[in-house]
Amino acid sequence: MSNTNPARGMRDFLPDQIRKRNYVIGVIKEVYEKYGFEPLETPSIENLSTLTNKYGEEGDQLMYKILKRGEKLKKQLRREDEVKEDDLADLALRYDLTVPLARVIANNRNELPRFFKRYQIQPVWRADRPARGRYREFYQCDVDAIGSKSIVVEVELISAVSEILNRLQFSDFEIRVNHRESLRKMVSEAGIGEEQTSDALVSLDKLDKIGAEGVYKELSARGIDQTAASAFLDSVNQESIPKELAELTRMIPQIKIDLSLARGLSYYTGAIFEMVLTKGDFAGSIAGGGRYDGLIGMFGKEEIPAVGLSLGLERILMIMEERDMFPDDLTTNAADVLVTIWNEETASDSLKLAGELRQNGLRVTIYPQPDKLGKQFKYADQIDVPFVCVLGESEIAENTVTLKNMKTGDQETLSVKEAIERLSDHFVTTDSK
RNA sequence: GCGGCUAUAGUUCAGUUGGUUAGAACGCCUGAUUGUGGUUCAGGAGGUCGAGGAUUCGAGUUCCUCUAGCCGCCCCA
Repeated sequence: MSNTNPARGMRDFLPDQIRKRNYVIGVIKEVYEKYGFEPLETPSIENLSTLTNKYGEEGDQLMYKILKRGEKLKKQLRREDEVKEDDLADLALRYDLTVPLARVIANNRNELPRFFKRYQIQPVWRADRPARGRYREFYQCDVDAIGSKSIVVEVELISAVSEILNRLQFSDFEIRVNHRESLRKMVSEAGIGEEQTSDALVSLDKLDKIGAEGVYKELSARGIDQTAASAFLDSVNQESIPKELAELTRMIPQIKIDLSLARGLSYYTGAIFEMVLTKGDFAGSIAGGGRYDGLIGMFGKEEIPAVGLSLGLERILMIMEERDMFPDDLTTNAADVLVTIWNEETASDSLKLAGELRQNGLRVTIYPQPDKLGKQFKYADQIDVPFVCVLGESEIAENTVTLKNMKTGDQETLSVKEAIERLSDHFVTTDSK
């Protein structure tokens, strides 16, 4: 038998998983829209040149590149000099949603409002090694506000995400903020060279994971001398609030300043933030973002300020699964009622009944072929349908249906009208409120 | 990219120092029940033992290579 697994790091989503994903995505959309963000979608594939050199070296390596096609590919393969990876590819799968957004902004400057607030929930791809809660294809839920330097934007984004997390019943999250400017000062004041800035920040970011000693060791391993390393580490503990963060702290008092917060992406220029869960064993962040005033300018002449934030949907889902946080009434079955089929001749009666029930607002599935009733009941049980309408010869003759409650096992032969009323009482009134 | 563990039925797993026809549970199918599922009983189907090679009279079992999965590291959401 051939291998039937999806490609490595990719997943199939079965109906139950989709329901959970849709529930979370629904909450996210609802809150974002409540804050006045507009939906945006961009293509899965971008020109390779759009994506390269935006994420740092690591990012370029983790990008899925798409081979050139036809004559263009053959031409490269025929070349006698050394052919580089990027000569063979001209397209790539998007690596995040921020760079495509920057491209859209630069490309539609005239059509878009002066301040553009958008949300975007789409998959992105990274050729990374899969791990717990980490995949090669995964969804990002981004909100970004383009065009303003005001701190109001940061505040709005942080409140929106807080509201989402609250609505999803997360009670133990903490908002950590830092500022690229503060980090830059810490690095230079410690006497760490500019070329080692990113090394220093990557190590520092792990402070809460590996502790001060761990960071110190890593800094040394990366060739940063003792005095610089300890000065750098000490600067994390400074008491005073850096002036870059003073206003944000005043507006959202519950945020925690964390001078060890660095974040990997190189395009951030101002405030950076991260939402982390404080209980449980999961150490990673479930949302993160920051201000990137330079990125959009890379696509056009104008520098356009921007702040963005991304929710880690996969992590949120994973934790909600582990903590059993999905609401009980999350619909877990395909239909409210199953209509049976007695034989070939009565199939049209069953179809008609199903249609009538549907018109009355019920979710109805019809057993797809004539079969023994036992099998039809077994199937109803398997797909977790709470009611079955048996439409057999005698029911059709008397213009009735037999309605069975699968949970209690009770059943009753009723007129079609009564059956509809019975079922509507059960489902429709509560649903449409 | 580096290290460790694992790979046997649809699923979870057992399989003795290498020995005949590879087992269990659950699931699936059939029947007991020709108009009734979830319980019970009887029966049945389903395996190139991850792939390839080596050792051996003989390999699910030992060795090598590859592939995939899981757990760490690196990095990241």
